[in-house]
Amino acid sequence: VTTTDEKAGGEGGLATSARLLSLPSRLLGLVAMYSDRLANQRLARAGARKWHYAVLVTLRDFGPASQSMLSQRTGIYRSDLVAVINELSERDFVRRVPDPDDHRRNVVTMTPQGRRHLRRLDALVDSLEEDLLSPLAHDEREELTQLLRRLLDHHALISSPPPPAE
Amino acid sequence: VTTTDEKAGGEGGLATSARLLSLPSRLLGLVAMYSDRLANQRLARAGARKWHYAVLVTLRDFGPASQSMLSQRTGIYRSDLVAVINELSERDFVRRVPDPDDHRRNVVTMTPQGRRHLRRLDALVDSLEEDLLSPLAHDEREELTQLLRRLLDHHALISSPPPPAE
DNA sequence: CGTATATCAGTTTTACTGAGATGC
DNA sequence: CGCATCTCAGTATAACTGATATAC
Repeated sequence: VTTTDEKAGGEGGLATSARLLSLPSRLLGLVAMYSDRLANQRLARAGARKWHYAVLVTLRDFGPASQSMLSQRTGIYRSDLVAVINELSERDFVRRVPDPDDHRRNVVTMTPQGRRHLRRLDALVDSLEEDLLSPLAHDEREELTQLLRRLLDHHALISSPPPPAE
Repeated sequence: VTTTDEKAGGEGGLATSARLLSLPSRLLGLVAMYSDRLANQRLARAGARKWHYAVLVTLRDFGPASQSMLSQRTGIYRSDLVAVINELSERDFVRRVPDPDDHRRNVVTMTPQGRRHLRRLDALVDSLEEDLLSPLAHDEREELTQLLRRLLDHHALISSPPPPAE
C-alpha cells in the first residue's frame, strides 16, 4: 500500500527474521530484564536492592546531597526515594538531617556502616557485571559501556556531577 | 591528574566517581527504562503495547507458532502471553486455533488485519529507534546491536530460529 | 505570590509464582 | 505414569501520579 521496499515490509521477499534481532530497543529491554533479575537476586542476599546500591554509590561518588539531587542522579522518583532513604537510615547506612542553609532540604550523608555495607555490595555487583558481560572481551565491554553512556548523556537521563567540592 | 577530594570515598584508591557511570548493568537499566517508556507512549497511540509488537513481529518472522514457542521467542511469560493473545485476537490481529497434531497446543496465526496493524507499528518503532539512537553514528548503532545480541545469545534469553521449516 | 522540596496516599503496570485442567 | 501446554488466580514489586505541608 505504501512502501514496497524490502526494508521491513511485507511477507513476500523477506528472507528470515532479522527484524526481531535488529531492534536495539527490544534487545535493550530483554538484556536489562535479565540483568535486573540477576541484580535483584544477588543483592537480596545482602538484604539490599538495586536502588539502595545506586543511592550509596552516588553518595560515595559525589558526597552528601539532598534527596532531590539524589533523585536526579540515580533516576529514582522523588516519591520513591523517600522510602529508600527510610530503609537505608533505619539500618544506619545513611543519615538524614535538615539542611541548615535551606530548610526545605535534607542532607543525606553516608555513615561508616553504610560505607562498609557498600563495600560488600561492590563485590556482589562486580561479580554480577562479570557474569553479565562474560561473553564479551575487555575492549568490547568498554565499547558497550561507552555507547550506553552516550545514550544516557544525550537523553539527559541522569545529571552528571556539578563540580562542587567544598 | 585528579584533585583528590577525599570527602567522597577515600578508601580503596578509587578515583572520584566513575563507578556509577562504569556499571553496564546500571546503564543498561536506565537506558532500557527510558526506551521502554518511549516505546509504551508511542505504541499506545496505536492502541498497542510492546509485547503486542513482539508477538506480531515474531509471527511475521517465523510464521505460525504455539504459545509456548511464542513465549520462548519473545521473552513473555507463558501466563502473561495468554492475555496478550487474548487482546490481539479480540481485535482480529491473530487467530488462535487448536493444533490438529497436538491438542495440547494452540496454533497462533497472524491475520491480514494483523499484518496491516503490524506495518503501522513498524513505522512507529522505526522512528522510536531513530530517536533513541540519534546520538550514535550508523556503525555505532550496529556495534551496539551486535554486542547486545551477543549477550542475549550467550544467556539464552530467547530462542533463535528453529529449523527453516517448509 | 510562585517555585522547590520532602512526604504521603494512591493507581497502574509488570514481572513472577503456583496451581489446575487437559492432552500427549 | 510423567511431562508439556494452556489457562487462571494471585502476589510483589515497580513505575508513575497526584496532593499536601513547609520553606524559600
